[in-house]
Amino acid sequence: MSQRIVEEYLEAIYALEEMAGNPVRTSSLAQVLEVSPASVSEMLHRLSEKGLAEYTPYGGVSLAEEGRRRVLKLTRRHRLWEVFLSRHLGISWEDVYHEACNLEHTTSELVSQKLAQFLGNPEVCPHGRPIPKRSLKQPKVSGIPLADLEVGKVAKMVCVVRESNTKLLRYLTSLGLMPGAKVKVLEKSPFDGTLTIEVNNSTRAMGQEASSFIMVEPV
Amino acid sequence: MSQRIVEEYLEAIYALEEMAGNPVRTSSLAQVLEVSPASVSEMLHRLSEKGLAEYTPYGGVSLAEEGRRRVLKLTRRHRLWEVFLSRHLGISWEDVYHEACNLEHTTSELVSQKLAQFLGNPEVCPHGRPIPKRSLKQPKVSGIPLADLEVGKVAKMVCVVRESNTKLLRYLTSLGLMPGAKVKVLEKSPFDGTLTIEVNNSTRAMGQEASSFIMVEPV
DNA sequence: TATGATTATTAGGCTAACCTTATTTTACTC
DNA sequence: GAGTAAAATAAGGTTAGCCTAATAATCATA
Repeated sequence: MSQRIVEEYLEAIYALEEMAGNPVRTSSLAQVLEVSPASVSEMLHRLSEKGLAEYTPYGGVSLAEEGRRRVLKLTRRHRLWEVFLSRHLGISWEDVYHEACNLEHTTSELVSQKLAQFLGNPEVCPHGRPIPKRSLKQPKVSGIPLADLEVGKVAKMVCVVRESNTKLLRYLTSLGLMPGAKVKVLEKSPFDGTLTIEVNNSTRAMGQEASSFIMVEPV
Repeated sequence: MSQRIVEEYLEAIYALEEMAGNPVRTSSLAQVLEVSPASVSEMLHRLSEKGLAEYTPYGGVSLAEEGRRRVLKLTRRHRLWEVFLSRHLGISWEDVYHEACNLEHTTSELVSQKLAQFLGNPEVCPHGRPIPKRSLKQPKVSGIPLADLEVGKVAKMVCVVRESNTKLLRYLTSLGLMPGAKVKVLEKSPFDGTLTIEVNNSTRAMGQEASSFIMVEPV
């Protein structure tokens, strides 16, 4: 089993588990990883054997403790690189995710630790998502989806939870909607949840889906 | 052919070609890469087909233009990372080689370019070896092996050409022999070429082999 | 609770990468 | 030009990762 592939599986399981809150179905993994469900089944057996995942046939998978640790390590590396790439190399927040995806798999513990130190142990990545501590404790994300913010309320953007979506990020950039930005919901369509929001003194529309990917903290 | 493996072959060919100055023999590659000569033969055919190497059965290999470009790109990335790891993360010059080995294969053109800029387009790595330009022009190394320095002469160390050898680097560190250091040859054994040298006001012995890996420039 | 639809799993098999040993071929040297 | 060292081929093995097709389990609901 190539390290890289295993890590991609583990990360996918983690992400889906985090989103849904319950064991991940084979079909979701197959879709995300763009392989057949049969391939996923096979790999889950192997991950399970290696003690990385807890797999009940027909019952879905979740990460075992060891698998979770692996993913948190990767996430930490990933987001540390994002901070470096963004802050020091001037690479845009739309691009850092994909660059960091490559680097995370070839980063040693030593480099990871020194990098964190160099960056001043940042707490969040450029998309506002929390960076797991060295102890691998993952800080909780405070806040609610923008989609759930009540009409008339003002909130501060915390993070985007779909930072791999370059198009979405570009859209947010064009709106000036970045972590820390103030946003007010002026109107919410009862039909499909489309929002009318105010950011940086300008009024814009935002679809329901996009608004569910943005976490905000009411002020 | 996995990218990683191809790149390791190309780098090995490059390194051996550089050392010997003529086409590289299958057996040398087999030894360096720790695989059988038969495996090397097979891979050389493939590299040749892909236009990365020029391979004449029974006649050895050398890199084709495209292969050379790939290696110079990797070398550039490798040494840029070394500079970063050493200068900004404080990782010792004994360790940066191996860390950079991992990172070089997953570094995009964008990151490479931005990194160079961030570092101020350094000309040499922490071991004193030249960093290929963005145009992939490889600067020439001036200097001669310390082993060839005449007795009584003083010279300035330019670089180590076996920077992967952690033990050698540790030894040089203990001598205070780093790029830029002044070194004087006090004596050369006519029997086996062992040197007696003076560095930092202290007198030390150095074996022939080690001294052939150190490039110096007479002052 | 039986049944059809949905979802997963197994069975069986393919390809590609990378490697091996054993045998044959080439090239060099005296 | 014969012997030897080096290198190439031939033949084959293993493993990873994936696939399709066939089977089995689960679930929702009538």
